Amino acid sequence: MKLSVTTWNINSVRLRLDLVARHAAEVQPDVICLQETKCPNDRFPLKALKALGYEHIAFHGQKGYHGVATLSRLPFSATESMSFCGKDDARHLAVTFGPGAGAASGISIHNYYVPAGGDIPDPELNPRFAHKLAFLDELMRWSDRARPTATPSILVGDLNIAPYESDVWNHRALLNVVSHTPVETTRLEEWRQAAGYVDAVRHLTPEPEPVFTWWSYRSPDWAAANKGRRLDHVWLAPSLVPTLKGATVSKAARGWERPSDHAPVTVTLEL
DNA sequence: ATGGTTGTCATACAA
Repeated sequence: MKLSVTTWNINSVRLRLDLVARHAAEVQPDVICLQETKCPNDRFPLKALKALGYEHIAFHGQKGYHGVATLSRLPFSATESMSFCGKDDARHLAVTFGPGAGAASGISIHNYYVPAGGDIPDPELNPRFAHKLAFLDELMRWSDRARPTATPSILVGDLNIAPYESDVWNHRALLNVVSHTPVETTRLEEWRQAAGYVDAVRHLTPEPEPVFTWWSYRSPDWAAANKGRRLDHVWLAPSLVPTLKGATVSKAARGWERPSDHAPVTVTLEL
């Protein structure tokens, strides 16, 4: 069976319900993982999203900031959210599908929103950058504990790091810009390898082909300038890699009316 | 080197 999964930093789910609806209609993913819902749980637009065909929804939000949600056409059997660095930020949500989802032992999907890290790439001067590095260190320790897992898993989300040279519009210019500094990109690679995942987008579109998923609101002509970064990722357990049939960035969504600054990334598996 | 935009919540702050 086919399983398609979208990850999208929506930058307020209430403000952009119509964009979620449009993406759902055009791409028809089975699962949509959203980040930056910016919505407390008691204000989450559950009915409107169910009406799009996603009857099974897990959400974990807070007032004003962060927030993740996973929308699914297929039922899932368990949900879990982890907290990091002793904070109760809503930055993670996992759902587990039973064997009916295609894989014999079921599939888990982890949905992450990694801290952006502020502007100054120095943990001594910038507590938000220190928090980002500590968050990644904690993920690394968690990965070591969690392996090996019984159910194959998919990890998606806004990881707020562009790890490779062709994940940014200008590698040299961004080496000291938060999201592409070596201390971040090294940690991201170490985390991915420690957790045993394969980068799905780069598996199908290797370097040096540029791939971007985010374009700043501050760029007046974002499409022409194309000063993008690949901040949004889909990682697959090795056992799922042979099932990977496609990975697409819906760049057009960045040009829709009142867009998120992130574009949806969708992978399709044939299980 | 600097400033550029957006969302939330209601005045800065985070991204």
